[in-house]
Amino acid sequence: MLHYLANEGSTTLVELSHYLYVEKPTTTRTINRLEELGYVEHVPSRDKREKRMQLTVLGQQVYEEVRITIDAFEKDILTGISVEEQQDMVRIMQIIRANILK
Amino acid sequence: MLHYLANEGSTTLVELSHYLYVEKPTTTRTINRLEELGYVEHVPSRDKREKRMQLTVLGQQVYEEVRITIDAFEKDILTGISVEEQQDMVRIMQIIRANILK
DNA sequence: CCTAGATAGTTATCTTTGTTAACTGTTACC
DNA sequence: GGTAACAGTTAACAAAGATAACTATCTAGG
Repeated sequence: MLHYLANEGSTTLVELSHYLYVEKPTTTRTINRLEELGYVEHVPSRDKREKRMQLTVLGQQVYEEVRITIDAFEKDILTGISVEEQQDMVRIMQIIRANILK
Repeated sequence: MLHYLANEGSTTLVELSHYLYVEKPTTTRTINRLEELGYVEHVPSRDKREKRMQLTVLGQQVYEEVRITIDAFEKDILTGISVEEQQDMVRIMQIIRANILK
């Protein structure tokens, strides 16, 4: 979620639910917790139905820190696996996902 | 779990926990539910601490049926992915797991 | 042989993440 | 203006994971 917000700038819950392939209550719960933690905040939106959120300054900082940690972890667990193999993995998993979603 | 029991013949909870990489309470709960469903039963064991289980006749039947369903599903979601690619996936995921467990 | 430590498994409790169903408030379209 | 659709919320449930604490049993060493 932090990643999505860092990349997209802001998002609505329904948009985030679509991206994450989960139902809206799941997104509601998690985005509310990020809000409680001070990582995300409301953004004004024309559509009063919408709850548009963006990262706070704290959220951006936490995201950068977490990214470093996760990048190191991924580098570690991918030791011995070539970049080409990693790309193959991603490509194949995308095919599997597409097949599941048919 | 059914797969393991079908292949191994019988198992103890601690053995199954190791194989599944979960803590013993998780295995206890699930094996008890399989027992309630009539899919597994006790096997006499010298070590009274142990709870050695095997598939019942019903469990074997259910396992065969489920296997057919799952094999078809896997065949479906692996459409467009060669056997070699599948083998690469398994191999790479085994490396990742080994790296995680280090 | 007895005891202490280790082992196998159980139980209670908690957490997390997912869901469905039902709901409220808002928007858009006819 | 009314209705259907949409965005989001809430309650309740389920599943699967964990930890901590416990009991019963086994094993090894003194």
